[in-house]
Amino acid sequence: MLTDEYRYKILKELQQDPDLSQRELAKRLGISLGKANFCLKALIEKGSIKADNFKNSANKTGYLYLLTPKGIEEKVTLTQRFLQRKIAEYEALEQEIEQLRKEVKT
Amino acid sequence: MLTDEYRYKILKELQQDPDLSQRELAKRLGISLGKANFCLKALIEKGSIKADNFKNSANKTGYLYLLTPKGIEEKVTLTQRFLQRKIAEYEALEQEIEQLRKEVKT
DNA sequence: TTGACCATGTTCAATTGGTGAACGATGATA
DNA sequence: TATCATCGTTCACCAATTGAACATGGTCAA
Repeated sequence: MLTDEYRYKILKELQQDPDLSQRELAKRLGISLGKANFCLKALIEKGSIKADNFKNSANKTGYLYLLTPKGIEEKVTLTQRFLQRKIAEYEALEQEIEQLRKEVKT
Repeated sequence: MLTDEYRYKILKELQQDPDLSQRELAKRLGISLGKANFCLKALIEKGSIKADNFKNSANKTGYLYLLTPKGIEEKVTLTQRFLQRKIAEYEALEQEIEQLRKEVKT
């Protein structure tokens, strides 16, 4: 349920934007609040993210979701793995597009 | 549940191979038998495919799933739409890969 | 201080989507 | 005829997802 893809995306979003509500995170990833909460908790459970209580200037309670050293390392690994996968997808798409073009001609 | 993607793929497979069992179709699309059955029925219901009873040389009962004129037309439309979508995905992947490469460098 | 907001994280009943074992039907085969 | 294989169909079961509802705590005006 917590796939590599979401692990990667969550770590990426939070690394560049640690003060992100779960609702905003969910919206950016295109998933539900419940799922975002579940995935986030799993990452905290495994020690990739630490949730620091903090008080914002604006009307907020919330946490600061900070990547731990382990989380940073994990993100590097995931990024590389993700890159490999994306390249493979890219090449597969090239062929698929070529085949579709042939079909359109007919 | 019956997405454009599966509509396209089913029409494509059956056009080039009308004597296809639902099990074989499911295997080719990477979906379950139940789902293949559901999608196929929907396409028959909408008049894109006609199921002709036929007797095969090999040990089979089965149907011949033939594209109707409407189904052929639909497949053309779907192919073009699918192509557009794939090109968009392709371009999105280009950018995503580029961004991942930058991240890997860091 | 009090009370009325507002944004946040958390929960969980309900829905959805997908699965594949089981079933009945129908030819082929010995 | 009896057995076997394959077919389409069904549906109880499971997993994943959703988002309304709730509890908490900060802010701000009265």
